[in-house]
Amino acid sequence: MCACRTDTTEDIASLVYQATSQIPEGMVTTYGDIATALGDRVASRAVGEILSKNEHPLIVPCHRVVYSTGEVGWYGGRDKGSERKIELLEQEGVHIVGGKVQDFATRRFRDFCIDPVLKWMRDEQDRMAAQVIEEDTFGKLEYIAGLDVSYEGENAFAAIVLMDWEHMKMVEERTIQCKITFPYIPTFLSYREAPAIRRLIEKRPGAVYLIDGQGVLHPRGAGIASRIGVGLDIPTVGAAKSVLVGSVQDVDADSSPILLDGRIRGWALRQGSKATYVSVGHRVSLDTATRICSRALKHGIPQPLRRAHELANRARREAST
DNA sequence: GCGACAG
DNA sequence: ATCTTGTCGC
Ligand SMILES: [Mg+2]
Repeated sequence: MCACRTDTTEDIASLVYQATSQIPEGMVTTYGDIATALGDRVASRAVGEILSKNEHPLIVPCHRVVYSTGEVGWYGGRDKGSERKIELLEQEGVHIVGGKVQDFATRRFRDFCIDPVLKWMRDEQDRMAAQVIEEDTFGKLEYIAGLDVSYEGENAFAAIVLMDWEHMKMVEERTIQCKITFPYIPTFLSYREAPAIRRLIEKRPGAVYLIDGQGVLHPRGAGIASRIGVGLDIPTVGAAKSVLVGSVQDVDADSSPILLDGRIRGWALRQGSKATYVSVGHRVSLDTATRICSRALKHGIPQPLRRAHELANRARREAST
């Protein structure tokens, strides 16, 4: 057992390195085991990405982290294969037979002592979800805004585009640049993008904010749109380019309900090959959220979101010039 | 090779 | 999300 809990939100990467450093010589673990120690196995790929950038290969023994199948996996770059990794493990008494760890089950170390931050985040998501209001609690609709983020490594460019609801004309646009170190982990997107997005929002009466990602159409009902909505107490809509949870009833229809736990929790809006998956963020009914996105839809994407996406990309390209 | 868990 | 030539579709 272990009861470590960091006082501040520690960087995920340093927790991964902490865990990796706890693997004893002669033992191995998996990316999923480290993710589980972080609090959620869905982070396994993020763990792999972090370890692939390990700058101290022998001090932080990432060669002791293998696939859940027992396969060794690559080391020192995908192009370099697993030769070196096998060599290091053999030196430590871990035998590799047919590309797999021999006696994998007994060699497997899982007794990590790191702060399970993702568990605390899940708890927070549960609390957020309980605060979501799925009704229209804003005045007359005057504006819709779209928000998105573009990346160049840890350099992030967030953009907002505000449009007039009646004439669907652009009213305002703005971008910011910032560093984002929190990795992309499915179901935890808001911890990566919400801080940047929040900085762009100045509460404007009559505005509904469309956010690139899910609202309540999330395993815990706390997608990025809901988290931002509840956090800032503003009307938000989740408008995603793909599905996270739930099933689209009619995949071919221009408009189809998305069911989750036997209830309609979202709508799929399609234009040709492109689709937008709409769900309530906060303080908006599903009906209103869907109407807003439908009317603003262009090329399968609500216009303010499409423009915010383009704007964020433009800001990124212009910055690297 | 398939299926795939937002960005 | 990004890596990226030529390709595909409206
Ligand atoms: Mg995005």
